[in-house]
Amino acid sequence: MFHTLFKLVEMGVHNGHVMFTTNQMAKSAGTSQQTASRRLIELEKLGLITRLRTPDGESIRLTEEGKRELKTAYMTLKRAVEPPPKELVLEGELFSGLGEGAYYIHQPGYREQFKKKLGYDPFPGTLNVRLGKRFFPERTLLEAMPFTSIDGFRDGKRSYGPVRCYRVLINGKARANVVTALRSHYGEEILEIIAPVNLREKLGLKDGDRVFVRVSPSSQ
Amino acid sequence: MFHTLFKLVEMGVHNGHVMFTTNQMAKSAGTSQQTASRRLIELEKLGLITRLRTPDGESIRLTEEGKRELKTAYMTLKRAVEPPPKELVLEGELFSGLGEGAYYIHQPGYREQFKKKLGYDPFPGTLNVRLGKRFFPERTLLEAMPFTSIDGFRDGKRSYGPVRCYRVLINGKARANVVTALRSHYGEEILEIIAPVNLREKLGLKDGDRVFVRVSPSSQ
DNA sequence: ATTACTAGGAATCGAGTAG
DNA sequence: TCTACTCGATTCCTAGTAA
Repeated sequence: MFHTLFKLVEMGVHNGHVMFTTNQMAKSAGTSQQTASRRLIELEKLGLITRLRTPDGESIRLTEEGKRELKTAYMTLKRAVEPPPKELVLEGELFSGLGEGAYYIHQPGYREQFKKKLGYDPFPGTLNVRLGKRFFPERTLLEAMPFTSIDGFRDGKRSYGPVRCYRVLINGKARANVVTALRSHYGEEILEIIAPVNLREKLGLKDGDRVFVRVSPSSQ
Repeated sequence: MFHTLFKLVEMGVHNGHVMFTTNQMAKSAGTSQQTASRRLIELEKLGLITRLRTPDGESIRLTEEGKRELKTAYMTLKRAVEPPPKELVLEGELFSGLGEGAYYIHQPGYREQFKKKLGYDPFPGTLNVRLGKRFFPERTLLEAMPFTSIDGFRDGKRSYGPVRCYRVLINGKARANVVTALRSHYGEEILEIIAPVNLREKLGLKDGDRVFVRVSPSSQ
C-alpha cells in the first residue's frame, strides 16, 4: 500500500491537499480508473489519507498517521542515500522511571537477542534520560543513525514490538545502547539506555545529573 | 518492485553487500521463502541488484541503477517530509549547445504544456549553462525543490520522456525555468533554461559570461 | 542446509456499468 | 461528468519438491 502513498506524494499531497480525479491518478500511475479508486478507498480505510469528494474530483489530504508513514520511509532511505552523520551528541537529565521500560527490556524474548546481537546481557535496569528542549532537533537525527534491529515477538499473553538499538557512549566513557520502540512515537524526549553494567554505579550518577549521550556512526 | 528494494535497504544492503538467506528475508518481509527468492530474481533481472550465491545464503549488492532508483525515491520523499530549502543559487558559464535541447523542447507535445502549465510560450532556443564544479552539490539539491511536471508523449516515430520545470530567476532579473529530463541522469553539470523571451538579448549575455541561477522555493 | 521450479489457490486488476 | 460496484481475466502467492 506504500506504493500508492508514494504516488500521491509525486502528485503533491504533502503540501496541504490536492484535487484530482481518479482518472488523472490512474493515468499518472499507469493503472485503470477502477484501481485508482480502490486504492484510495484502501488508503482511507487504513487511516493514511482523508478524502473529500466533490462533483468533479476529490480532495486528498494526508492524516498524521500518513505523514508518519512517509517520514519513517524517508528516514530509512536517508540512511541508504546520505553519508552517515559524523557525530551526534544528545544531552539530558537523569531521572528514575517507573521501571516500565526495564520490565519490557528484560523480557527473555528481547534479552536473548541483546546477548546475541549486542554481545552483552543488559544490567537489569535502564538509565532514563530526559532530553533538554534544544536537543529535540538532534533527537530526530538519531533515526538517521545506524542501528541494530531487535525483532518483536509474542509470549502467549501479549505481543512485544520490534525495537532499535543505537550504539552510544555515556559521558564519554561507558559503552551503552539507546533502545527505542518502533511503534508508539510517544515520549520522544526520553531516551532509555541499556548497558552491560550498572551505569549509575560505574559513573557515579544520581537523579538530576547531566548526562551526555554520544551516538556512534557505526551500529556495532 | 520498489517495495522489495526498500526491504533490502531495511536489511542494510546500502553499506556494501549483505549476506542472508531467502528464508531470513522472507521472515523479515512476512512472506514465504519462495516469494523472497522470486523477488530477488526479479530485482536481478531488472538490473537493480547483483547476487552472489554461496552454499549457505547469498550476498546482495546494489547496482548503480539500483542506487539511482533509491535516490530518486529519497528525493521525492524529501520534498514531502523536509521543509523546502529557503534558497538555492547555482552559478555557471554560458555556452552554445548544438541546439539539441532546443529541438526537443520545442516539440508541440511539450510546447502546449509549457503554455498551459508555465503560462508562456518559450522563446525558440535554450540558454545552456555549464555549472562550476563547486556547485555540483547544490545541483543535487535542485531535485529537492518544487517543480512543475511536464508529461511525456509520443509522436508516432519516437517517444519523449517526462520533464521537470524548476522556476528560476536569471541574474536576479529575468524569470525563467530550468528544464531537466527525468530519464538519463546524463550531463548533470549542464542546465537548460527556457524563458518567455530571448534571454541572451534581454540580459546582454554572450558565451563565456557568468550566469547566476536562483531557484525559487515555489513552483509557480 | 541452500535456491528455485511447478501447480493450483488467493489476491488483484480492469472492462462494463450503475448510481 | 464523477466514483465505485460486479465479475471474469490476470497476476501473485505459497505448498510441495527438485536440484
